[in-house]
Amino acid sequence: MSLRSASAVLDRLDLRSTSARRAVITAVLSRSQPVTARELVARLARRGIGRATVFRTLDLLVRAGVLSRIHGIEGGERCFHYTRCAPEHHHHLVCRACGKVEEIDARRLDARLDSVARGHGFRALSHAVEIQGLCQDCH
Amino acid sequence: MSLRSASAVLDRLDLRSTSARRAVITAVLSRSQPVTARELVARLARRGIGRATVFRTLDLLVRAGVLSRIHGIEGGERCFHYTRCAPEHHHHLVCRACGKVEEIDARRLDARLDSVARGHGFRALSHAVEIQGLCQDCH
DNA sequence: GCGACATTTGAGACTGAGTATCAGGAAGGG
DNA sequence: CCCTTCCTGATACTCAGTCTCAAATGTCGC
Ligand SMILES: [Zn+2]
Ligand SMILES: [Zn+2]
Ligand SMILES: [Zn+2]
Ligand SMILES: [Zn+2]
Repeated sequence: MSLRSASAVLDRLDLRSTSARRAVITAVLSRSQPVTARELVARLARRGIGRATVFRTLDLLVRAGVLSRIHGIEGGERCFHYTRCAPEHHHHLVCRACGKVEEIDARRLDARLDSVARGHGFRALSHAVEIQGLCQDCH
Repeated sequence: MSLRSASAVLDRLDLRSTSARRAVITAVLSRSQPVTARELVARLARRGIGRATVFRTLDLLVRAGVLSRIHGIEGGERCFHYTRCAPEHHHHLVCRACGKVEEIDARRLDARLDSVARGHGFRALSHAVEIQGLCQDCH
């Protein structure tokens, strides 16, 4: 359950354990805060890791459910942020001041969303919830 | 309250009523479905209206609260869609098959979101909800 | 109507995130 | 080791959105 080491992640996903991938995974998992692709690209470029590899690896991890990709608050809504995250859910509280992100564990919210969709004749396949505001420390 | 005519919108916003602006506003307001910036740019280019003007005008309208900008389902999450929309709310049901978007009027959902945020020590400033799925016609 | 003036416009160059390509390089099974 | 397969990074590319600036246009007082 740990997935703390990069190799463990790669092992679990049946991907070759290359040094580039390990570096990307370590870089992103070592952060408790979400990181932008840009920052990762810049940081890893110094170690000779190419832009494409960073994006490819992040993509793999998002698709495998290890990371979650959320909308950052950097310069409008442009760039994505990546963070370690439970795969099935995309519910976040984002602090506008310090950028801290907390996951919401709200099954009741999920149920409510599904019922709202059903009420409109939709079959819900996925949903995303993002609440922006101020965290306790930043009030 | 109508804001049905482009000139009325411009008048209300204290902006010069130019033919380019009227065309952009008419184009976007005549749709009940959200439109991508790309499509508007393409369509209006045929009338000699430049890319920059389209973006500028959409921006003005979003900031003035006449339009709402939502994340489309076109090729990942790349491009924005614009639609006439109550400014304070961003709750949408998006059909993955036909692209239809319905607005959710869910004050109860709002209240629930606020209370979730409060439960985490956050003061909620805004929130966004997007449910993706299949609409009645596309099941 | 007309002219002065500020605002707006559109062509085109630019930015920056993300993608496609592909020859060379590394991983891993035998 | 060796061979096959998968991975990598350099590079070029795409494409949404922004910036710039000279030319065009709306507004308003006359
Ligand atoms: Zn959920
Ligand atoms: Zn904070
Ligand atoms: Zn709401
Ligand atoms: Zn549909």
